[in-house]
Amino acid sequence: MIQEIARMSVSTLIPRQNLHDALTPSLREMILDGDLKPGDKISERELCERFGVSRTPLREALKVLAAEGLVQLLPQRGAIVAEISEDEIKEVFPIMAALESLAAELACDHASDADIAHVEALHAQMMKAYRSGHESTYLRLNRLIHEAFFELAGNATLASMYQSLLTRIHSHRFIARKSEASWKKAVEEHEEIIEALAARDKRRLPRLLRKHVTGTTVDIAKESLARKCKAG
Amino acid sequence: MIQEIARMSVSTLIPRQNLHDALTPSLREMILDGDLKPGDKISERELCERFGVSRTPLREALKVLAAEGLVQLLPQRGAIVAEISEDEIKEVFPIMAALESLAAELACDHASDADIAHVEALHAQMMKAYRSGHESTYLRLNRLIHEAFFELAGNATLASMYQSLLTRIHSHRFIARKSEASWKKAVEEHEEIIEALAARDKRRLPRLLRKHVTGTTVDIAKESLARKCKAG
DNA sequence: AAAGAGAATAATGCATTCAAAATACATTAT
DNA sequence: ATAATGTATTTTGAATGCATTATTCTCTTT
Repeated sequence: MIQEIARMSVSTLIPRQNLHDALTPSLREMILDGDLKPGDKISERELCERFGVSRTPLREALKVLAAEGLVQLLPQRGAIVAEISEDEIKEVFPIMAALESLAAELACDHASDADIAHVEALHAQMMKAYRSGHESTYLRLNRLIHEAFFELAGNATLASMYQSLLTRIHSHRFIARKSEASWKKAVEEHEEIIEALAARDKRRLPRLLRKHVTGTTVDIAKESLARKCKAG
Repeated sequence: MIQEIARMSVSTLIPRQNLHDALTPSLREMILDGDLKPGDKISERELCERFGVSRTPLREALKVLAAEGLVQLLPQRGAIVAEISEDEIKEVFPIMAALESLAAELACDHASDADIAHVEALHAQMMKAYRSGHESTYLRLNRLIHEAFFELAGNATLASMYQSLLTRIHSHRFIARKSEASWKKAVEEHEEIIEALAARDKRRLPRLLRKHVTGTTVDIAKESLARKCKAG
C-alpha cells in the first residue's frame, strides 16, 4: 500500500541507498582528489575503518571502480590505484577528439537558441578570465564549455563515455599549465568554435572542435614529456 | 621469492584467477547467449547453485556486469538483466559510427601491408558468402572485418570501447535480417571501403565507414520499428 | 655484513551468519 | 466475495569467521 502510494509520485520515494553505492562515489573522489595517488596500495582494513563499514561493501565498491578503470585489482594481492601510462593517455586523446566532434555536430541539431546563448555567455566569461590572466577560472569555464557541448548534444550515452574518459585521465587534462602561445591559440580556436555554434554550422563546427581538442591534447602530451625529461 | 621471479616476466605468471573473475565472463555469456533475457529477474540463489559458489563472489560479478550496463541492480530487490530501450540504441549508433571512422583513420597509418591483405582476404570470403547467400557466414565475416579495423588501429582503448558498446546492443546488431536492397547497398559500400583501405586513403576511408555504419544502423532501427508495429 | 630460509604476521578470498526488508500467504472483517 | 491486515517465508545487504596466500621479520649461514 505504502509502496503503491510511493510509486505514484517520485517525490514521495524515500531515498534509500546501499552502502556500497554510497561508498563508490566517496572512494572515487578520494582518488580524483589525489588523497590516493596512482600506484598506491589500497588497504581494505584502513578504508573500512575510515568509512566505518565492513569489508564486503568496500570490496564491492572496489570492483565497480576497477570496472571503471580507476583501480587495479591484483589477484591475491589487493587493489592499487590504477596508473595510466603515457601510451594509454595518447590512446585516449584522439578518442576524446572524435567524441567531442560528434557532440558538436549533434549539438547543432539539438541545441535550442537559449542553450547556445548560455554557451556564449560561458565563453564571454572565459574570455574575461583569459584577458585578466585568471588561469584557474579560465580552466574551470573551459571545462564547463566542453561539457556543455555534450549536454547540448542530447545524447546521454555519449556524455557518460566522455565523462568516463575524463575521469580516467583526470590528472592529465584541464590541469596542465599551458604556454602563452598555446593558450592564445586555444582561445582563438574557441572564438571560432563559438561562432560556428551560433551559426549551427554542422560541417565546420565538428572539424573545428576536433582540431582544437587534438591540438590542446598534443600540447599537453608535449609538456608532460618536457616535465619528465626535466625531472629525469 | 617466487613472486619476485614472477614479476620479472609475464609469461612465468601462474594464471590464477579469482572465483568472481571466472564468474563474470560466464554470467556475461549467459546474458549474451540469451539464456537470461532482458527484464528477467536474476535469482542469486539459483545462480549460486548452478555455479556452485557462495553469494559473495556472485554478487561481486553482478556488480561488474552492472558497471558494464548489462544488468541492473534494483536496491533491496535484486538484479535484473538490463533492458536497452530504443532511445538508448539510437544514442549508441552515431557513437559507433564515430568510433569506427576514427579506427579506420588510425588504421591507415598503423596497419602493415600484411594486415591490409588479411582484411582483403576476409572481404573476399565475405563476398563469396554474399553471392552464395550464406547469410550467417556473411554476418560473421562482416563482424570480423569491422573488428579488424579496430585491431589495425592499434588503439586498445578504442577497441575496448567499441567492444563494450557492441556488448550493450548485442541483441540489435549483426543479427537483424537485412532486406535485399540494404544488403546489396552494404556490400557495395564494403567494396569501396576495402579499396580505400588498400590505398590507405586517410580522407576517404573514415568518411566511407561513417556513412556505412550510419546507414546500416539506420536500416536496423527502421526494421526494428517495423517489427514492433507488426507485433503491436 | 649480506643473503637466504623459516616462522610470525597480516591480508586476501570466500563461505557463513545475522539482520532487515520484501514477497507470499493466510486470516479476518466488511 | 473482496479487500485489508497480520504473519510466515524468502531474499537481500552487510558483518563475521575461517582457510589460504602474501608479506614481513628474525635468525641462521656463508
